[in-house]
Amino acid sequence: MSRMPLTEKKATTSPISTHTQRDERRRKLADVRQELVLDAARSVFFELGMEKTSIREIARRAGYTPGALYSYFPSKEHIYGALLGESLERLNTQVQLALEAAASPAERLRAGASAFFDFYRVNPHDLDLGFYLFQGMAPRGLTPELDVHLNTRLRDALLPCQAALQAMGLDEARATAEVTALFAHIVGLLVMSHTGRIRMFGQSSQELFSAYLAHLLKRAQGGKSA
Amino acid sequence: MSRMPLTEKKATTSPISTHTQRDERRRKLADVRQELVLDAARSVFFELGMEKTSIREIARRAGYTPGALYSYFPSKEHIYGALLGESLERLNTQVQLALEAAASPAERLRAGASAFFDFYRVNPHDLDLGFYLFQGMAPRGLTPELDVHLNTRLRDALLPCQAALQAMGLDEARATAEVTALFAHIVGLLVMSHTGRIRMFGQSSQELFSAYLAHLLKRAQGGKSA
Amino acid sequence: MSRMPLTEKKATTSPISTHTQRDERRRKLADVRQELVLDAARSVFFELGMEKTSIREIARRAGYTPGALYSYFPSKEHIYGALLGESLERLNTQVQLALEAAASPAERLRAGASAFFDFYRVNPHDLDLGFYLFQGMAPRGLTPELDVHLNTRLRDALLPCQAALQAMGLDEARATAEVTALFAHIVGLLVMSHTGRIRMFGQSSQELFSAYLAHLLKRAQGGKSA
Amino acid sequence: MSRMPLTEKKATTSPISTHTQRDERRRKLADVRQELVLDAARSVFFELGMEKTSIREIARRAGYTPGALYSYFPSKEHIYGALLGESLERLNTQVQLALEAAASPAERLRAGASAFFDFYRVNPHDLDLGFYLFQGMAPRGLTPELDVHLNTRLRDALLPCQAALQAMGLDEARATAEVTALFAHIVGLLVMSHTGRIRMFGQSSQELFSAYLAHLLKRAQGGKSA
DNA sequence: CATGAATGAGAGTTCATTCAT
DNA sequence: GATGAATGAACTCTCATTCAT
Repeated sequence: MSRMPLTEKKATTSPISTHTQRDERRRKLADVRQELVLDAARSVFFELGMEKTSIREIARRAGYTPGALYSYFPSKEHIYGALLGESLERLNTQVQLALEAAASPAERLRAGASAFFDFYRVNPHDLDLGFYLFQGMAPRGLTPELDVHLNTRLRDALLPCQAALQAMGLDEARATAEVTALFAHIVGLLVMSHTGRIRMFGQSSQELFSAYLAHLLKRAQGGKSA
Repeated sequence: MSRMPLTEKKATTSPISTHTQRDERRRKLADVRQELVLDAARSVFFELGMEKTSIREIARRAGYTPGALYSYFPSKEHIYGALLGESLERLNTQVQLALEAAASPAERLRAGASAFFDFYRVNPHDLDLGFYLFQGMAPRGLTPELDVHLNTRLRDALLPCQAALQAMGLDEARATAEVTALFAHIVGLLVMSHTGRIRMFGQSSQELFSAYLAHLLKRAQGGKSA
Repeated sequence: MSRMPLTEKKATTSPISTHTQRDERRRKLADVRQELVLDAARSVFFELGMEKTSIREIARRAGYTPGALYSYFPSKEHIYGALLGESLERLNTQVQLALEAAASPAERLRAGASAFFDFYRVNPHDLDLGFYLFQGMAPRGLTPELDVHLNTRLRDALLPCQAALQAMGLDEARATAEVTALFAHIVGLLVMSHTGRIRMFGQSSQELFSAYLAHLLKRAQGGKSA
Repeated sequence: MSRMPLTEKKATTSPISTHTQRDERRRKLADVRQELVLDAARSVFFELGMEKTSIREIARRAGYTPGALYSYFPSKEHIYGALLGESLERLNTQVQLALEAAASPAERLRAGASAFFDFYRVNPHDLDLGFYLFQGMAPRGLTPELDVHLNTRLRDALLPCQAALQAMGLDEARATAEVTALFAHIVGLLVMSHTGRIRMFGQSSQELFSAYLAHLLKRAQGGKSA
C-alpha cells in the first residue's frame, strides 16, 4: 500500500531540485495522513466489526470530517481494500519471520504453515477483512488491478510451503494440490473456530491443525501426495 | 417449517368435521402464503445477497406490502432463520438419501460426506445462508432456541459420518476429531471454491475433496485417526 | 357507560316475549364482552401508559383479534372515551360516599373536595385519562354528545362542593367562582405532583391542598368569597 | 441556545483576523440555520400539536430533507428540548421586564406572578411545550443535564415571587409553600382555560387569577402563610 | 360475532456520497 | 486539502383500520 521507496533526496538547491523536494515533502505528508485514516479505519473495524463501521466513525477517529476521507480514498470499498492490503503485508512478514529459523524443508513447511495459521487464529479480524471482498462469499467491487495484487500477496504467503513441499520431493502439481488443500483446511478451521462451530464439536482448532500438519508431513516425506 | 401432515378426513359431513375442515383449509392457506413469502425471500437473498436483501424487496416479490410480512415473521432475522432452517432440512434429506444405497461403514462414510459436500457445492447460496448467522463471522441475534435448533440440524447432517467412523473402529474421541476435521475441510474447500480462490491455485475442489476423503478412509481403515 | 337499567323481564312465554328475552340475553352478553374489552384497555392503559397503548395490545389482553374490537367500539378514541366515562363514574361514587358521613355544609365541602382530590392523587392514571381528550391540551375528537356527557359527569362530582358553599351563605356567583378556583387548584396540584414538579419545590401536594382548603373554609365562613 | 455575543472586530485585516472573521461568519450562518429549523419545528408543533409533529414535516417546512436535521439536532427529543429552552428564556425575559417597573415587594409579587400567568395565557402553545417533557404526565427522556437546566430555568421564573414574599416578612418555608401553591394555581387555571373547562363553569381565568393574587397578597401582608 | 389477512401511511434514523466554499 | 452542509434513498418496523369469509 505504501509508495515505492524513493531515491534519497540529494542536497541540491537548484530550482528544480527545490521543486522536487517540495513535491516529495507533500507526498510524504499525504502518505502520513493516509496512514492516519487507515489507522482510524482499522481501529473502527476491529472494534465495531464490519457492519457498524461507517465513514462517519472512521472520519471521527481520524480527526476529519467525512468528506475529507474522499481526498484519500475514492470510496468506502477502497478503504477496505487498503486495509486488506496492509493485513496481507503483515501476514507475509510473519511468515517470512517464521521461516528464518527453519533449516530443513520439513521445518520450513511446518514453520510457514503454522505462521499462516497462527496469524489468522490470533487476529481473527484480519480474517473478517479477508472475507470482506466477497460479501456473502461473492466477489466484490474493487479495481481489477487491486484485486490481482491482493490475491498475489495471499499466494505469496503460501509460496514458502509450496517450495518446501517441492524440496521434499513432490512434483509441482502435487505440491500445488497439497498447498491448496492445506490452505482450505486452515480456512475451514479458522472459520469454524471464529464462528464457534468448532466448540460445538468440542474440538480445538489448534490440535486439529497439528494433526493435519502431521499427516501432510508424513505424506510429503513418504513422497506421495494423494 | 411446515406443519405436521394430518391424516385426511373426508368422508364425514358432521358439523364438527366441517369445522375441522375449514380450520385445516385455513391452516394450509396460511402455510402456502408463508411459503410464498419464504420463496420470495430466498429469491431475493440468492439474487442480491444478504446485504441488499430488504424487507421491502421481499414483500415486493411476494406481492405484499412490507407490513404484511410481519404477520408471518416477527422480524427480518426470523425470515433468515426460517430460510436457513429449510436449507438444513434439504441438506439432511440429501444426506439420508445418499445413505440408503450404502451398505458398509466405509461406504456410508463416503456417501454421507460426499452428499454433504455436494449439497453445498451445487447450491452455493445455501452456503451463504449458512454463513448468515455469523455476519462478519460473528454470531448473530436469533432466539437461542432457534439457534440451538439450527445448530442441531447441522450436526445431524454429520452424524452418519461419525457413526460410520466409529463402526470402522475409531473410538468416539477420534471419530469426533475426524468428523470435525472433515467438516472444516469441506467448509474450507467450499469457501475457496465459492470465492474463486481455488481457481487461483488451478485446482478443483472436487478432486481435492476426493483426495481428502481417500486419506480419511485409509486412516480409518488403518484404525488410527491422528 | 353501561346501558340504562332495563325493566324487569316478565314471565310471559308469548312469541314476542321470547323474542324479547333472546334480545335481552344478547344485549347482556354484548355488554359483558364490551366490559371485557374495557377491562383489557384499562389494564393496558394503566400499565403501559397512553403512548404505548395500542389496539393490538388491548385485543391481545381481551383475547380478541384487533378487528374484533371494532364490533364494540368504532375507534380507538371511543375506547378512551368509554374508559374516561367509567373513570368519572368511579369519581362520582367516591365523592358521594365521602358525603354520607358529612353533616354540616362545612364538613360537606371538606369531604367532597378531599374525596375529589384524593381520587386523582391515588389514581394518577385516571388523571392521564382525563387529560387524554385534549391532547397537548387541545380538544379531541369524540362525538359532541359524549363530550357533553363526560363534562357533565365531571361537573357532577363538584356540585356537592358548590351546594355546600351556597349553604354556607355564598351567593351562586361566588360559589361558582370558588368551586372553579378550587377545581383549578386541585388540577394544578395534581399535575405538578404527577410530573414531579412539586418535588422540585420540596413540597407535598397534600399539605398544600389542606392549606388551600383551610383558606377556602375561612373565606366561606366569613361569608366573602373574593 | 444562541452563542455568546462576540464583540465585533472589523478594523483589522491581518490573516488571523480574516480567519476569525470567516469562522465567525460561519458560526453565525450555522446559528441562523439552526434557528430556521427551530422556527419550523415551532410552527409545526404549534399548528399540529405534539403527536402529529414529525421530523419529516419539520424538515419540509424548513426546506430541508429529513436527514439534514440531524446535523443540527441528534434526535427529535432534542428539538423539543431546544424549543422548550427557548420558550423558558422568553418567559424569564418577560418576568424580568415586568419587575423593572415594580418598586415595593408587594408590587414585585404582583408583577412577577402576573407576568408569569400572562405569558402562558397569551401563548398557550408554550404551555403545551412545557407539558411535553411529561407525556401523559410522565417524565420523558432528555439528557439529565438538559432536564436539570430546563427545570432550573422554570424555577428562575418564579424566584422573584419567592424573594418578594420573603421581603414581605414570610420565612423561607412559608414563602416556598406559597410560591408553589401559586404556581399550581396558575397551572390549574391555565390548563382549565386552555381545555375549555373554565368556560364550562362560566368563569374567566383572569378574574380567578386576580382573586387568588389578592388573597395571597393579603396573607403575605398579614404575615401568615397558612 | 370474530377472524386472519392485508393495507397504506408513516415513524425516526442512518448512510455513503457530493460539492461549494 | 478540508470543511460543513446537505442530499436522497434506504432502512426496519408499527399502527389503526378495513373487510371478505
